[in-house]
Amino acid sequence: MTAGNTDYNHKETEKNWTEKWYETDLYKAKDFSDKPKKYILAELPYPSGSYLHVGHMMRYTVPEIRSRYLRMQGYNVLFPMGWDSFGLPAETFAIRTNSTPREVLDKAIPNYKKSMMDMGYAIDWSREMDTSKPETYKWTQWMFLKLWEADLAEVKEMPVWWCEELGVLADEEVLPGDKEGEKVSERGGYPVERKMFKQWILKITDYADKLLEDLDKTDYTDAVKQAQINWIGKKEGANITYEIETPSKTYEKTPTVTCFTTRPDTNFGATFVVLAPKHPLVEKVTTAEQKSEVEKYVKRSLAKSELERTKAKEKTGVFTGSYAINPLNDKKLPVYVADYVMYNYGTGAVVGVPAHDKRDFEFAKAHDLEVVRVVEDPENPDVTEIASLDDIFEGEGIAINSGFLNGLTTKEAIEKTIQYLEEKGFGEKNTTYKLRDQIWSRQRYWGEPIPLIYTKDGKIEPDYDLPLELPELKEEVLKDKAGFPALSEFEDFKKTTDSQGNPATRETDTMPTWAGSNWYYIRYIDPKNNEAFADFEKMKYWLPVDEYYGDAGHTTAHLLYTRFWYKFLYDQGLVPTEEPIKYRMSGGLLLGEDNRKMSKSRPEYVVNPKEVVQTYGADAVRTYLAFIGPYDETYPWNTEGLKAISRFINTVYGMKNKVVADVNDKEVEKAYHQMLKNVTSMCEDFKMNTAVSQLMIFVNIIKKKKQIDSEIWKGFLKVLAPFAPFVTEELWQEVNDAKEWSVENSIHSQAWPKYNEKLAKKDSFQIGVQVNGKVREDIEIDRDEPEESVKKRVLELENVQKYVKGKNIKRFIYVPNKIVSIVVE
RNA sequence: GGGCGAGUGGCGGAACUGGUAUACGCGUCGGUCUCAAAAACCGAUGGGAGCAAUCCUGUGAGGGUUCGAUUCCCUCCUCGCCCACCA
Repeated sequence: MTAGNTDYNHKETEKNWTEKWYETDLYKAKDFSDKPKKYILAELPYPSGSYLHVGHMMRYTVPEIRSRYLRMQGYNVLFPMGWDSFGLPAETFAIRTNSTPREVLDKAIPNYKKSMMDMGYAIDWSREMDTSKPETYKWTQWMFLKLWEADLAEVKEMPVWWCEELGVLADEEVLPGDKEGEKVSERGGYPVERKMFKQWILKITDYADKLLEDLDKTDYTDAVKQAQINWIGKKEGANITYEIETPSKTYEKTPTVTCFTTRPDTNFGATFVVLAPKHPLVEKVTTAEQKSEVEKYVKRSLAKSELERTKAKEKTGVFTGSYAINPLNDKKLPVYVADYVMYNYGTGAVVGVPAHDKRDFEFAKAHDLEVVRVVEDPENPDVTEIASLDDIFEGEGIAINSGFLNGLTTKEAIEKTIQYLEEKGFGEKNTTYKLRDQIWSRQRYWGEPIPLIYTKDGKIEPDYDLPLELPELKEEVLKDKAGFPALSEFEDFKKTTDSQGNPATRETDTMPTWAGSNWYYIRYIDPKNNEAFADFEKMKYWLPVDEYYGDAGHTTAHLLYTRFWYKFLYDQGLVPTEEPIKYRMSGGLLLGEDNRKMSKSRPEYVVNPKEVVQTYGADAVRTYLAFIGPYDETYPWNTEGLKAISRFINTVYGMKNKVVADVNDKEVEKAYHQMLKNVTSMCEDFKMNTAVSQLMIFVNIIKKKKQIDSEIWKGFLKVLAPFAPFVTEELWQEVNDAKEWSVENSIHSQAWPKYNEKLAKKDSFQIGVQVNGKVREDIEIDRDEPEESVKKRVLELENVQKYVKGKNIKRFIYVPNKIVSIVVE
């Protein structure tokens, strides 16, 4: 062993190993290995800017450490990475820099890849995948056509935020403007208005029940499952149909309104009906006298965003002049239009039962409507008057004032009402879901073109000549535009011929940003396949994903859509398993040093990832991110903490000169096996923060020693390797005196060391001695020391004597290796 | 309003199925080195009383179960995330 320099030069070392590792495909995941597989997936980033964001680093580092741990445990591990590159940000950035989205990405992606390599991420780069490349989106388009053929994609008229410059925007992309009631786009600040628009939607609602039931087939945590259940929001109840009477109007056929309710048993207490402003009946049932007021109201409420409607405190609404007839008791219920009722949920019409629903009560109070109590609260049977919101009873009780339902429990009454309604043809049992169909089109350039063709006679045909590529951007189309032109402005693209050779037009909508992210993880399995989105046998080997790590905000919607898309493919026989992802873990947030979200408005608190990697080294940054706290929690960045880890790495490096063969040190040997045991179980449980602390405890012991046994040193390096891959590779090569590096002799190809259970166990314990519940003394005991021996020694202790002397010992409790507890009178 | 989760030193956080609360790290204080400072290294460090042994007190608040509660039960408060006039 040569006594080398003990000052660690991370820059040189990291550069050297980065080149060697990635040139030799050290982290390649082999298809069809004999080893058991693990597919560890981290959400793919949207590549923007010049370097991986520090938040991404926090999101990726810990799962990556786990993937390294599993590889050393003998698994064939797939840890891939790709680019979620379609979408508005690339367009906006391109406009700002006077280039095209592709050009922007061709600069950003290599930067991102380079930064991930700087971090030493054990990524199989041969599987790199980019959602905006034609060879990838060919299959996104192909899958869309399959959905369309299965009637799961359809066109609907929908209100959307429309911006002349940017096209259709999502709710969260729209901000209030400077003027009252004005709306502007989040990017660019262009004016935005509400407009009805033809949109493609995916009918995820057809899969609602399956998505619910099959949660049992996953290992998601209860929190994740609950989030999915809530998002789907399945509710059972009844649809009740009311005939509408409009004074001064005659119809050929009496109009009816259908309302969904989860509590049909309360219908004797109905005193009004409310239509959503967008409900088609509004126009039909409004009387001449009410017309102008209703129209004004509808117009005003359509201009509001969901958010504004939600925030509204008062229950506004306008009477239409018509009445609905309650089939249960022939009562006339005035029909209102009000924006607290949403068109998208249920039937878009609500029957108001103000005595048993807080919102209905507020509406009734605001509009001076009758309140009739029809359920008795078993806990407060005396409350009959309903004076305030606090008197509203929404629970289950006994039916009163309800004709043939009187005396029944809520459950019985619900059943009897439905039975009655169905017999008489007034309504039927029904189930609704909160889950909404997914809007699947954007009127923008930078997305997957929807490969459908409109024939001359109005039919829709699929275009299987895929990929259907985006037309090239030319100077002419770009001129005088604040944003990129929508596809509809590319005349050459639009014009095509149908299957009969007749002139036809193409659909010019593109798919939303999340199209590719619905299935990207399948593509990693076989990214270069041009015959299929992935080879079935390979999918059978790798799927499902074992562990999926990502943003907490994606735990519900993204995961649900991913499952939906996959379940559809499964029903088509195209993928091998029912569920795509076994387990999901979402990461917390990394805050700035000031304990607030990192924001461009406070640049002094935004961590510059490139700088910290260069200053302190990737090993230090990695280990720091693992040490800082549990993966799913939020915590602030702390540069002092990073410096400490950097010192730790240096300390480790400096110890190499003390390494010699055959050192007999029982203390170190024991500490090593204990450390190994603890780190192993902590890596299993994904507790990388405490694993690092175990490594520190061990280093604190060996750094005091004059000599370190080379075998223990090697074992320690292997355990540290997933956290700090660079320095451990350097030290590993040196301790093994390797002449030349190879994939086989890399520390990252080594097996995880095994601990000796006997040595990992403690021989003795410091345990507390309690007298009447208070710790009075410590005593050192042997492992599993018998009670008699412990008792004898304990009672001799001076400080125990003090409290026990002259008193009657009622109980003597001894929990081996844990505690002694004495109870005296 | 609903769902989920969390409240532990000055700070990030440990604590297995109830068993010595505060591991590990930061910060702070003291020391070594230095003309000095920084860096590095060594030591101390929940709060209060005491020269000390030691005692009191302490895991958001209050109560309960227990020999023993950060952990289990009840009531309340605060914060975070997701969803939300969802009938």
